[in-house]
Amino acid sequence: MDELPPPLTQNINVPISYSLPSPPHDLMQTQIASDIDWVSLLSAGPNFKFGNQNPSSTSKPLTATNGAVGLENGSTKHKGRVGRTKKTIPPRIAFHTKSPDDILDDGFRWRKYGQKAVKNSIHPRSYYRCTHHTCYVKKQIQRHSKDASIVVTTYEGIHNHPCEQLMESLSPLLRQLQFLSSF
DNA sequence: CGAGTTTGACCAGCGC
DNA sequence: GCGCTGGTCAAACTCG
Repeated sequence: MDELPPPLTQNINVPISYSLPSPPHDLMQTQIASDIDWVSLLSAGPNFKFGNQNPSSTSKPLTATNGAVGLENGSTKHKGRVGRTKKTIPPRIAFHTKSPDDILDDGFRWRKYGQKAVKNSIHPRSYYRCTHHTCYVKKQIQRHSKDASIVVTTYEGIHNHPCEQLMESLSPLLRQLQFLSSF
């Protein structure tokens, strides 16, 4: 994922129907850049939702078990992910976003679980997981190797819960509706 | 004190 | 089989 996707024909402003609840930057110019699914996304039209292509991917990660093994000194030390199998590729969408900020405020809460230097890039790749306890969506964030002003954000999986930020902003309205509907 | 981040280590997959 | 690389874990640390 080092190269920009071939001849991107368009810049798009991500509408809310694309499940990016709040474009982090005004008139954010976002290019669909997934090396995997960007063609299907482009062809899917405005009703496309991330991950709709494969609803089964809301299931748990392939293997969540970790090996913690005893060391000779008596301490325990994890041995990384055990039993990892050849993984079926979940729906992945990547964006090229021109932004000084690495992290797009997409309305969901993310917890960083790793950072890694990647080959052919001076910029490290950061790994994030959705903090929602039943949600296993992941995203990777990396600056483009050739243009540091471009942030490549890759989403993997589907959120199985509403956007918290959106719900927060809607909650006063919902309360008002509930109140009014009680009459 | 809980939630989130940093970071070094570990593991699987892949190419040679 | 070996080395490289990407992805993940979890202890230690930071922050509010």
